[in-house]
Amino acid sequence: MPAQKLKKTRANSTLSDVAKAAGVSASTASRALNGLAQKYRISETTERLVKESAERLGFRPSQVARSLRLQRTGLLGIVVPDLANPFFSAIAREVTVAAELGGFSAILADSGGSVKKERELIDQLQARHVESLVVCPVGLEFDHLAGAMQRGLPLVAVDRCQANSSLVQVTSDHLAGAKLAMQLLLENGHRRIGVLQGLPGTLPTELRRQGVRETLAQAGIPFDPQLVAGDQFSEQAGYHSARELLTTSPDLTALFAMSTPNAFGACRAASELGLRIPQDLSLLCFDDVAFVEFMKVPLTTIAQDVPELGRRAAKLVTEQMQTGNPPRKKMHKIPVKLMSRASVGKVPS
Amino acid sequence: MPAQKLKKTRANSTLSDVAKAAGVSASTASRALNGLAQKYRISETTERLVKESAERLGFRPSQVARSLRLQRTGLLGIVVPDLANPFFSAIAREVTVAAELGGFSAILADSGGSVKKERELIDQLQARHVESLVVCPVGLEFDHLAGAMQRGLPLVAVDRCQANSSLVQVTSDHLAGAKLAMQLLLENGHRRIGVLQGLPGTLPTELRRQGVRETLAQAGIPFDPQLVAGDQFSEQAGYHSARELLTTSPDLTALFAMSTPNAFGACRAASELGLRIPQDLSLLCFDDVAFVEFMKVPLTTIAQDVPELGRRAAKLVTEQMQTGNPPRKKMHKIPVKLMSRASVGKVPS
DNA sequence: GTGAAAGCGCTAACAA
DNA sequence: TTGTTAGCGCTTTCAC
Repeated sequence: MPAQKLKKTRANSTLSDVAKAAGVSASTASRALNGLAQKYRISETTERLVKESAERLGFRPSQVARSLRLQRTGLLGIVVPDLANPFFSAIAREVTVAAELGGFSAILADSGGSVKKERELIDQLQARHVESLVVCPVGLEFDHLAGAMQRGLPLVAVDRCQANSSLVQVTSDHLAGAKLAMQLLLENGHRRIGVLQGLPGTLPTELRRQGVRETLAQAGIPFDPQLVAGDQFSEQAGYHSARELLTTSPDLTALFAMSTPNAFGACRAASELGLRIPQDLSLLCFDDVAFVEFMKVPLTTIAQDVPELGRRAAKLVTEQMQTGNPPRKKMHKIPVKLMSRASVGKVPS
Repeated sequence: MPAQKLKKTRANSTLSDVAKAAGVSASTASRALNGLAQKYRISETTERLVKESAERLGFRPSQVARSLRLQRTGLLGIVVPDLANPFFSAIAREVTVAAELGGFSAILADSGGSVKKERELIDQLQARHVESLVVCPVGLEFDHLAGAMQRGLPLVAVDRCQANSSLVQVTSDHLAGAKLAMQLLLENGHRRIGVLQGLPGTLPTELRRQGVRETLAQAGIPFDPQLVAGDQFSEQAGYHSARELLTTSPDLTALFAMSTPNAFGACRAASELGLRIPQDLSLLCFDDVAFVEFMKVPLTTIAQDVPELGRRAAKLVTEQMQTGNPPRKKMHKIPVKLMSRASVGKVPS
């Protein structure tokens, strides 16, 4: 611990200070302050005396000592890849609020998108004896999560899940979302559709791609892997992949972006290439943010219910803590919704 | 603590388990594991033996016990009014990352904009013996912050500060920002300028209003309090105040919004009233978000350096922990920047 | 080179 | 109705 050398926390007054001030033993003081006066038939005088002394000394029971004694920390851990990303901060918020409601405090950690950091953080959190863990994994490795779970730690993974896993997971219905998106494009007559994808190897990306393929297959349209580009959820990546697709395949009439930033990048590329949306190019993206309504061309999106992802995760860890067992149902899919706006139009005939 | 009744944390293997497995005493095991083998001249054999045993048992030293013994928790607290707000989550992120870098873990708490909740949370965090505290106060009361500081807790307040306070504070240069905004509008010939303000009584709002008044005064333009409306930083509030101002004072040619959501609300109101931006109405707002570039009319903004607010706060608490003293300089102003885009135009002549 | 013992602040069995 | 005692898991004197 690099924090080693620093100055120690100023000592507060302790329970025994209070006891001394009130002229009673530590146990009596403890009982009086914890509302056990009834149960132990402590005299009203004593109780009041103790409480007054505590008040006067500004006594705050040390949660550290309490945790050690009770073997319960009242701590819940959250790990996200990037707290500055509204998607993750919304999840973090819901979990934090739920935790506070349940009398827990939330330790929040930012893995910065690195699996290595994620491992370290999860280790640290276990050392701190968090009583449960909500993690939005970077999404490429899961053994450390499984490990923590096997040690008996209630854990739920959110968003970037793992297929066929014993982990408790909650994520949006990416498959259905991608199908919804593609169906809308097909209904509007589009046949050559480009896909701007996110981080490959993560379940959201893979499932969405599967949705694309299945919808095309059902419509009897061959899937052209040439029309898929990109490897990140960022604006930059969206821009470059869009430019690439639009120049190598000028017959494209629509673009399906896997994230809002990807779509913004696509907008930029389109405007540089002199393509108007939706007249020359339809655009549709996964994820919905408040701002898209105010865009030049309001974006049609597949909206995830982000707060619900967080709430469900919180509910699942809470239940595990209460029952002591992981839920029977492992994979929790949260429905998505098509938000139809102006960026998708009929294919130019 | 409502969390009382739940199941206790599964016990991990402890130091004495490791010691037993290695056939040494707890003290030796502790020293070997903490890299004090040199200092205590522990034999290499013993050291390796201990480390192997620890490894084999999956030993993770209990931070709880450690904290109690060392009187140091390695915990830092962060309190924000709304983690779902990108402004605060960006700050939280910077502080969290800085904390992790310094070997600390961050406990994050969401006050939901309630002073009462804020008080409770700060109490809880002190009971948990956080070693320092970064808080984005709701902004209307500060005594509990001053109190925590006087107990010797390194504390810095971010954003919603208090004038003439002994608190260590970091906030944007709201006054300069508002002046920048007003100057731009004046340069473009605007004389009747409406102001959509945020939560009254908070320093950001008050300072920005002051900036408005001073700039007008300097230009010899009378300040008309009728042209100020609003009481929140939300889209709703912006919409209603904008409608109100634009209908009661149809001679307005520009609107200065104190937040991005306020500005979005104003956009909605303007479009409903058939006012085009910037031809009929110029619009300018405080705060810059990535999205404004993609708006129908890209917004001219006063950009706060939000990450820097967080980083500076983190630096200030860290220094306080190291030196044990609050910094001499109390108020830290972070510069703002004018981002000129399309939403401000010449006044129609 | 290593161990025994004390103690961080609290709670809970047991005793009175 | 209250006090004594032990112990949560760890570090650190002090002793050998």
